[in-house]
This record gives sequence, C-alpha cells and structure tokens, in this order.
Amino acid sequence: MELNKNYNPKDFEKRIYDEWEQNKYFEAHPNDKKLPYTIVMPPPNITGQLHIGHALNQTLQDAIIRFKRMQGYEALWLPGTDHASIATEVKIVEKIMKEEGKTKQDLGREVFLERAWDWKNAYGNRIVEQIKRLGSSCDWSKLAFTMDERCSKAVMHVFVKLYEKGLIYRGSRIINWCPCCKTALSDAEVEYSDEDSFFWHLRYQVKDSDQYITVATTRPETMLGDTAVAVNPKDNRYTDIIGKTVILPLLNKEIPVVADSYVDMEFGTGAVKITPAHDPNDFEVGLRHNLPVVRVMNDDGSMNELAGKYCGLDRFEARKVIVADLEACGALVKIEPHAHNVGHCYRCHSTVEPIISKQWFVSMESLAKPAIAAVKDKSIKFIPKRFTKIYYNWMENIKDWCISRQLWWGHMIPAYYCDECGEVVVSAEAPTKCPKCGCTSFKQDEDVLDTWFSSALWPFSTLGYPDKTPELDYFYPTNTLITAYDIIFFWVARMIFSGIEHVGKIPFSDVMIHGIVRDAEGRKMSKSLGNGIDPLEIIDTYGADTLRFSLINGVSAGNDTRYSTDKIEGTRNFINKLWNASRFVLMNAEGVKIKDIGECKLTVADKWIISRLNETIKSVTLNMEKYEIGLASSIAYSFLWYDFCDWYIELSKPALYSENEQAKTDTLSVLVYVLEQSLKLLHPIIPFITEEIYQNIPSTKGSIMVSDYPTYNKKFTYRKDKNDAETVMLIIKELRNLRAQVNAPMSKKIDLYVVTSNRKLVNKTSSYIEKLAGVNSIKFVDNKGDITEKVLSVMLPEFEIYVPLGDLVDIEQELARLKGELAKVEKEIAFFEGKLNNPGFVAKAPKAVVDGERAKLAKNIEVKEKLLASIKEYEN
RNA sequence: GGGAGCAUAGCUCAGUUGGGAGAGCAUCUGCCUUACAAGCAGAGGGUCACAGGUUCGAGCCCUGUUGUUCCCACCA
Repeated sequence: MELNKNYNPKDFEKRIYDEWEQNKYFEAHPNDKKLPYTIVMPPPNITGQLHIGHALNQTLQDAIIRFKRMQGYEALWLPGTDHASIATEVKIVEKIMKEEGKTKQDLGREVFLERAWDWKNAYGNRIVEQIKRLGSSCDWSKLAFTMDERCSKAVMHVFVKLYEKGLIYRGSRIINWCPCCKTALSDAEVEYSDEDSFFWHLRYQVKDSDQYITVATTRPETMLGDTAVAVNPKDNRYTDIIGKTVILPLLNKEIPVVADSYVDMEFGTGAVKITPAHDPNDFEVGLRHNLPVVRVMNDDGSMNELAGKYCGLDRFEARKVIVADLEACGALVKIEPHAHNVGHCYRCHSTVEPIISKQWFVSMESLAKPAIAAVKDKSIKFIPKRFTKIYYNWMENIKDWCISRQLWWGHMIPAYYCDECGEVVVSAEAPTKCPKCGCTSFKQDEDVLDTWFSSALWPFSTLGYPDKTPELDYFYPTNTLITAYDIIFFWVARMIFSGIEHVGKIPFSDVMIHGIVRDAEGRKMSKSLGNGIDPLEIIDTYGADTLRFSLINGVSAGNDTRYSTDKIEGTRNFINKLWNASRFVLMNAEGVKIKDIGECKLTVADKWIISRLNETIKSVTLNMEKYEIGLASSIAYSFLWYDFCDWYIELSKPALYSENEQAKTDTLSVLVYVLEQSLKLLHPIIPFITEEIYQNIPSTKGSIMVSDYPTYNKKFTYRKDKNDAETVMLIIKELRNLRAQVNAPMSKKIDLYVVTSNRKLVNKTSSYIEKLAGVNSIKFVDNKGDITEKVLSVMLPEFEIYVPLGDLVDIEQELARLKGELAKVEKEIAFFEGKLNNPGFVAKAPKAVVDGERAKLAKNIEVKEKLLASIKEYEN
C-alpha cells in the first residue's frame, strides 16, 4: 500500500468511517483503566440543516472523546437530536401546507402528529448522516430523540414527581400571543424592533371632583381593560388622590387609584393605567392590589364583549375608533410621537399581543439553590471561567419557568381534567376514575411541554432513568458537556438543577463553552442573510479533516470564530503538507526494516527532533486536558510543519541518501517514529487523514483510533544535543540570510572558512550545513588572517564563519552590512546592560531570570567584539 | 437599566502563574533544491485604545475614560 501522489479525501474518508463503524470503535470499550468518561451531546434542532456552528461543536466533542479513548478511558458519547420546539412545528406545518394545502387544524392532532413523525425521522436521519460525514465517533446505538419512548418515560416521571412535591403549578400569566398564528410564543420567539408610534395621553376624571389624572399609553385600545391607575407612593403630586377612584372614559366605570413602587415618578406623568389582562407589569401590580383582570381581546386579536360597543372590531381598527371617541369626549390630552420597542412574531411578523392566560409553571426557588451551590463549590466547572458569572446572574434572578406551550408537536402535559367536577389529576398514565367524584371520563390538557423540559433530562434520560440501569450507575454523572454559550440558560442551567433534583447528583463536572461561527465579515450566520455555510459542501470540496481543523485551529475558548475561504485554504495546505511529508517518509521506508528508536544510533538531529516531539506531546496533552483544543492544535501544527517538515526532514536527507545502510535505517526509524507519534497527537482533531496514513505505515497494526495516545517521557529531553542542534540551525539560518542579502541563489554552492573552538560540533554536523545552506566545503582556520580570498563574514557566539563569494563580495557593501549588524548588537547590549545595572532588578528578580540576562549580554558582547575586529580590518 | 466580552501588524486573531511583542493571510525579494509551487529560503511591518496606579519589571494585575459587540430585563 502506498499513498496517492495527491491528497484527495474522497479516496478514503467514507471507507474509513465504515471501517470504524463495523469494528464498533465508537462504543465504550472496557479497558485497562476501567474508567468511564462520558460526554453529553447537545441535541441539534432537527428543523434546520446541520450548520457550521454544529460542525464546530461536533468537532470539539469528537476531539475530546477520541483523545480520552486513546488515553484508555471507557469513553461514551451520548448522542441525541431533535427539539420539540415551535420551530420544528412551524417547519412541519409549512411542509404540510405546501404539499397538501392544508393547515394543521384541517388535519387534526392525530394525523398531524403522524406526519410530524415521518418528517422528523427523515430529517433526523439526514442530520445523522451529516454528522457522520464529519467523522463524529458517536455510539449511534445510543442515539436518542427527545420524543422517543425512553425520553418520554423520564419526562412523565419527572413531571408527576415535581407536581407531587408542589414544584409544578398551574397559574395565570401574561404571555406573548400571536393573534395570527393563535399560539403563545416563548420570550425567545419574539423579535423586538423599534417602531415609530405614539404616546396617547389620556385624562381620567377623579370621581366627584373636577380633578383629572393624566396617563399615557402606547396601546389606547387596552384602556377598556383598565382596572386601576397607579402612582408611586412617594410621589407627592398624587398623595391626595391615592385611594380615591377615577372614572374610566367611554365605559364610565369607576376604577381605583393605587400606590405602587413599580411606577417611575420621572417617566411620563408619573401615573400609569393598569391593565392586568394585557400587560405583564400591570398584571404584577394587579396581583399586589388584588385588582380584577379584564380581558378585552379574543385570541384572534379582535375585541370581545367586555369591550362594549367595540366588540368584534380588530385591535387596530378598534384603536382608531377608540382614539376618535376619546377625543370627542375630551379625554384625549395630546398625542406625542414615540419610538417604541414592539414585539413581533418571528414567524408571521404580526405584532405580538401580551394576553393573560393559564399556563403551567415550575417553581424555581428551591431548585435553583443547590444548582448555584454546585457551581460555587466547584463540583461543576465552567471553561472558560467567566461563564460562571453569567450562570450566577441568571440563576440568582431566576423567575418561575413557564413550561406549557400551545403546540401539538411535543410531550403532552400529563394533566387530566375530570369531565364532571373539573378535578385536576396529574399522572403518567391516563386516570380511570376521578378521585373526587368517581367520574370516569377525562380530558387531557391540550398543551405540550417546553422542549427544554425534556432536554434538561438528557444526561440521565438517555441512560435509562427513571429505571436504575447499570449504565446510569456507571456513566452518570457524566464528565463533560461541550456547548455554545447561547444555550447556557436554556439548557445547561436546566440540566444542572434537573440532575440534582431527580438523580440526586450533578449531571456533569466540566462545561466547556465555545463560541459561535460567524461569516468572514463577522456577522452571525442566518437564513435570512443567506450567509449560512453548509458543512457538507465544505466537506465535499476540502474534506472533513480540513473543515474540522480550520474550525478548531487557533480558536480560544468561549470566543467566536470567523469562517473564511482564506482560512480554510490555509488549513487545506497544512493537511496537504502532512500528506506529502508522510509520502516522503513512506516512500523511503519501503522495504526497510524499521527499528525501535531505542535500538538506533541517534544523531544530533535525531535527538533534537525526538526532544522537540517530546515537548510537543507534553504541551498538546496538557492543553487537550484543559480543553484548550485550539491551542493544542496550533502547537501540533507548528511542530509538524516547522520542526518536522522544514527542519528534520531536510536534516534527515544526508543520511537517507548516503551509502551507510545503518544510518539510513536508523534515520528512517526516527522519521517513522516521529510521524507515527505526530499522527496520534493529531488524530483527535483530524481523524481521517491520520488514520489513512497510519494504516499505511508498515510497522503499525490496526486502527489509530484504538492506539495509545503519546506520553511525555523525561528521558527524551537530550538537553546538550538539542542545544547543539539549535546552534547548527542558527549557523544555517545566518548563512541563508547572508545569501539572501547578497542575492546568492542556493544553486550557487559556497565554501566556508570557520574559526571556532568547537570544531567537534562542526565535524559532527557538517553534512547538515552542507545540505541546508548549499555549502561545498568547510575548512577550519585559526584566524581570519589565514584566508587569502575576499570574504563575507557571519559572526556568532563561538563561531566566526567566512564565505568567499568571489564577484559577489563588495567591500563597501559588506562594511555597511557589518556596521548594521554592529548597531543591532549594540542596541541589544544597551538593553541588557540597562536591565542589569538596575539594582532593583538584580536584587529582586528571580536568579534564573538574572542569570539568563547575563548570559545573553555575554553572548552579545562576544559577537560585538568579533564584528568590531572584522570592521577594523576592512577599514584598514 | 443589569451582566459579560472585546480593543495587539494592512486583514483575521493567538499571547496559559507579570520577565526582551507572535501566527496565518496579505505585501516585498530570491528560488521549479529528486515529499510538497496547495511549496522552499529570506525581508518589511505594532506607542499592545487612552489616562493613571501597583511592581525591579505591565499586552498581562488594579482604577478610571473612550469606542465596540453580545446576553438578559424592558418604562406605561
């Protein structure tokens, strides 16, 4: 087997994924460590495509799970999908209306749900396909949907349990109602936008007086539902009328004036009309003052019979008529232009109407407390840390959670109302007999549960809860949750308190928060902007590895990233580089018996690359463990490209192309070793290409997926050889630099005269200098005077190197160049002297730092002296 | 109004307990050197938003200012 000349992911990505699946590598494998490691996977909404943000999330999770598996953990990745959200339902309705021209009401609930399941299965499977193309190593046998039986069972169990504990209750609340779609919208489903509107100032007469009180409103039609006027108790303008009543115009109804601190004295007139049925704040005021709740609007946005003669009018029509009537009776004081933040239905864009209605709630206070404590005592850690503040801020100001939705697609609330006496029975199974009146017929609540109610149970419902399964026992609490910051409130917080409440243990210990993928201009990707990117298209063009690496590389935790073609091409180049470097190694390794590096005679270069690899292993592993995956990948990237490809592969060539069979074999063994270890380091991030190459290395067996992750080994530090190698590399760099300055191409071979006390090093490494700096011969001399030709010079600590370049040597130019070098060195010297002359620095800085600076100063002084001598010679 | 982030090279962004400012892309120069032109070797380019403070030493820690983004709550 050998690698194709050109890297083409299509040649192997699909084949490799199938292999992994067939070999069941995605399942949690019992192993030596016998330690479970569980990742909870966020359920992507099945309504849309798997967008690039999901791809980032999937990649991060897959990287961690592969990393942990290679480290020997029995790692399980709990995959799930499907939100029973309003967006899902909208999609389904749209589809039905398009295909059959019917609304969901036309179909009826049962038929609608049937269609919805078909739809969900089709889309769910498609999303799974997309996730697979990305290379995600989920155990698909564990795949669950929030609407599946397993999850439903947990949902019912939990609902009943909470209800019995008094933590779920039914109550009235103002909700956002879309009169067009005739459904409640959650807060998140309302889009606010600034609109030019008006403030209508109305005056209500105080009963039995000629006094008036002026209120302002943006929705004058709701005045029909006013049941009070409120003022601030501290507002001395109104002290005398608190407790009196005012006459509501048009309806001629008496309503009280109440004092409530909710009223802002500075805003408007300092007096507010209170309409408890049509405004959330007014509703709260109404509760405090025990005011009646008068709802004057129907579900479709028209006025109802309580609106008197305006009954039947549409809300906007009613507004016009009412304003005209108010003006006619002198109650309209003035109309003022006012920019107002108006809520719109995200689907049909009609103006949302806050309306009172009966909803189910979860009482949050007692649930929030232990959830806060779990983070405070560090049982649960957010990564990066700053998200703990966001979590606290939400949890500490939490309101009761409204969990009912007026949708059909979702878990129906297990509440049943007795047909006879109206008794509410909450039970997982439909009740057969009313406990109060003995009646046997019931009607189930029409509403369904908020999607996050079921999602909150994910970490344990997928493991079999409420049954006491061995899996739940072994894999719960899970270890890690990886998700974007936009669902901390919706999902993460709710999983935390649900886990504590129902299982009695936190659901996970680490929460890794990542950012959102934006487009090249920094905009959020959205359907309406049309700037969304389909991961499948990227995978088709560049391959899954390139997509994965470009999403992850260099990204820091919790921060947003941008997707751009430039970036993806840069990564593609890296992947291509890895491919070509591997080809180089494998081509040369053909037919060679690879040895264990412990049995090889290692050169300076070998020891250097092994020690660099060792350092890389240490920092990549450390960063993977800290969830700094972006940092880990860029460390691996630099090592692979700059250390391995640019330097080591070049350094290996002299031995590889020599006649010395042993040197050849040993060098190849090192090449293979370093490549193999690098592939393992990179495998969690770019699984396909690393697997393809790994399996092509003759000395490896089986899949890289189940190989051991590299470990740091102190014995590979090789301090002296590493320093020697770096000295030689510095010499090579300086020679290349010299070439560039005098425009000497690499094809023009040069001769060197070297003055040094360390001839041994040069002898040991001459082949490297010759190969990498285009050197023909190296001769040692005792001093420059021994050289008769015109030369250019390179001055380094310990080394003076002279290069005869014939016609290219221009004395004037060389003198200028040397003076430039001198100026640089003098600047350095001034810097270090300044530092070391500071008594505070020498006295207080750590000794290692001071010694380091002294050594650097000494080296610079040495170079300076050499430069001075050289310059002096030219000037004479 | 409450909370959080960001401000570093032309652009996009790293910078892990404070110890001489980094990468990728772009620009400029020279190279088809038998893994790779999707490449190789070089070069230029920054008052680390501003003002104070702590420290021997600040991109990093503290205070304030300005600009900017996001989340939450929203004033009738």
